[in-house]
Amino acid sequence: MRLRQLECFRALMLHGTMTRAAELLGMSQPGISTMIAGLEHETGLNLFVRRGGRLQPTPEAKLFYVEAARALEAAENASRVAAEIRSGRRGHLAIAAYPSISINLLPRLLSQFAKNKPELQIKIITRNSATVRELISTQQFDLAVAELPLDYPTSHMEVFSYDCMCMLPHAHPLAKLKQITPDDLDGVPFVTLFRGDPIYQQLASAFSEYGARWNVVAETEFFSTACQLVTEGRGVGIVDPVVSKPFTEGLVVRPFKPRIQYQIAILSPTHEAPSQVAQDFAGLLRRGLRA
Amino acid sequence: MRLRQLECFRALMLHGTMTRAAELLGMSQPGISTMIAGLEHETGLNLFVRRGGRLQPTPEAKLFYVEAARALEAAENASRVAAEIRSGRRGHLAIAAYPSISINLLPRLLSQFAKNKPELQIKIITRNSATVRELISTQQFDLAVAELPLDYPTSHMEVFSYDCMCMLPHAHPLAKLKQITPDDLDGVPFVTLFRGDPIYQQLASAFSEYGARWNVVAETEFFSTACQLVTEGRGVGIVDPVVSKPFTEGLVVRPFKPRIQYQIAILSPTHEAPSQVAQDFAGLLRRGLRA
DNA sequence: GTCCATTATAACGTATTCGTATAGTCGTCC
DNA sequence: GGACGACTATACGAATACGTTATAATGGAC
Repeated sequence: MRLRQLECFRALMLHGTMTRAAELLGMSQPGISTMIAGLEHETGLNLFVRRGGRLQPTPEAKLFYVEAARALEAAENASRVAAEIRSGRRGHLAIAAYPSISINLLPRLLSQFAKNKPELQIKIITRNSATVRELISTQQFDLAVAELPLDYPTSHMEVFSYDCMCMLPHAHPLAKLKQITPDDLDGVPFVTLFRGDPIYQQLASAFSEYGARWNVVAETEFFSTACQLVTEGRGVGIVDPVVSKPFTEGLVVRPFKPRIQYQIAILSPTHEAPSQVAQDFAGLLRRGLRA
Repeated sequence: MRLRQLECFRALMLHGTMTRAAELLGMSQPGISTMIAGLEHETGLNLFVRRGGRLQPTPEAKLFYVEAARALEAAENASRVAAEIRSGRRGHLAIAAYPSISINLLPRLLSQFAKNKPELQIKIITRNSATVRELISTQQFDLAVAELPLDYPTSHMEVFSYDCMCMLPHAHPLAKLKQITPDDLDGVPFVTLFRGDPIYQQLASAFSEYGARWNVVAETEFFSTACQLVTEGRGVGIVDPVVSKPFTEGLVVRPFKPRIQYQIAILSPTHEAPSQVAQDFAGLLRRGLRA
């Protein structure tokens, strides 16, 4: 039994004559005729009686029609779903991400991506980078974004490196400088990430290298929290220039020397190829992280 | 999109390798390969990634599989239903019949017919012959059985004529005769059908022709009722030899002369071809009515 | 490197599909 | 009753699809 046969059968049932059914399907009348003959032969049913040069559906045809129409609809539905999957309108996109990026950048990009994709199911889970790393390896997520370094590396990892910038309150005296060094910040109240963070380590080295006194007045877990403290005037600090950009509105941001490197990565599942949707979104995310 | 493609896809999803899927479908591995390639091309989906010489379903394949399997099942169901319809296991059989036949003969034949046809829906409606005639013309029934004559004839009517027999209680003195005539029944208490019935008319003519006195002691609507009265010893009567046979157990039945004709007919819908089931049952009914 | 299992491609015969041309059938209108 | 119109069925040919065998290509295991 072929779908084309069912299609012809349905058109014939709905329109009464082969001629009209043929027009509707954009094919010739003899095409319908042989198609129906084939269907009758294969099913062993007499679907139509030839009566007065016309076709009249038998009771069997009416019974069979119900099932035939159902099968056709299911096939057409499958076709439609295929198109939806292809265009990314259907599917799911589960993303695990570390906090700073999932506060602003990620949801912004995601909602942009999900426009005109009504059937796309989106899930964002926010965990610290180590947990994100675990989650992606359990294959439960399509994509993950984590800060580096990871305790042990994952395959399919796309790294983005940023040189951190120094952020200062608008009215800060150092705001007039084009570039900030540890010398400029000697003894200046400073907001930093926690002691365990690579950023902390790098800053400590930088200040010691320059022989400047690093006056840490606050330690935070996230850049976003640090930004808020700086905004409140508690001190100065450093941030990455992209992910944390939304939090530095109203602050002055200047290049910092020496380079304090902040690295994040897009992680993909290892054992399974990522879905097309995930790849597409990864592309958008990549552009967003490069900007 | 063709069913064969979906079939190959399903087999491949279920069995992992093309080689095994091919075995399962009784075809060659290259056949599966080209089939899948065609499906991927037509749907525009990358369904499998070639990884280490093996195939691995993509997330898209998993999404699509749900719909593909559903469509396949619907098609297979349609196929199965077609087989059921063909063999008469599925369908409906609505029969309108006059009382005498619907008391015993019809349900007996029907239940015999419906054995090993679990999905066949049966409906019997009992009305007098005139109403039965109306009902069949409204196309709501697949078959009807009515007594003749009908006020106006229907097309597709298959007539069965019977010569009525004389029935007598077992101990009746006339039981020793091989054949009964009105002369034998001169003045004998007689149970007959109602005055309007053709049987009544024929009997009246017969007795008058033979110059015998017709001693009617009871008039009934149905042969079955008449039979019961005779069994009770109220008198003698006549019945048809086939439809009413079940009611004459324990009675003596003898040929009656002159011929009293009883006619019934199987009626088919006029405007629509009868279903195969109806035709099949009509065959069984025909044999039952000839016996 | 060799063997084994797997998938992909090529070449080819057959079946299916669909078009055009044409014949057959029935009802209707004059 | 004959011509016409509307419809279906059949014949045949070209394009496509299907599925085969033979064979290449790939990657993992030893």
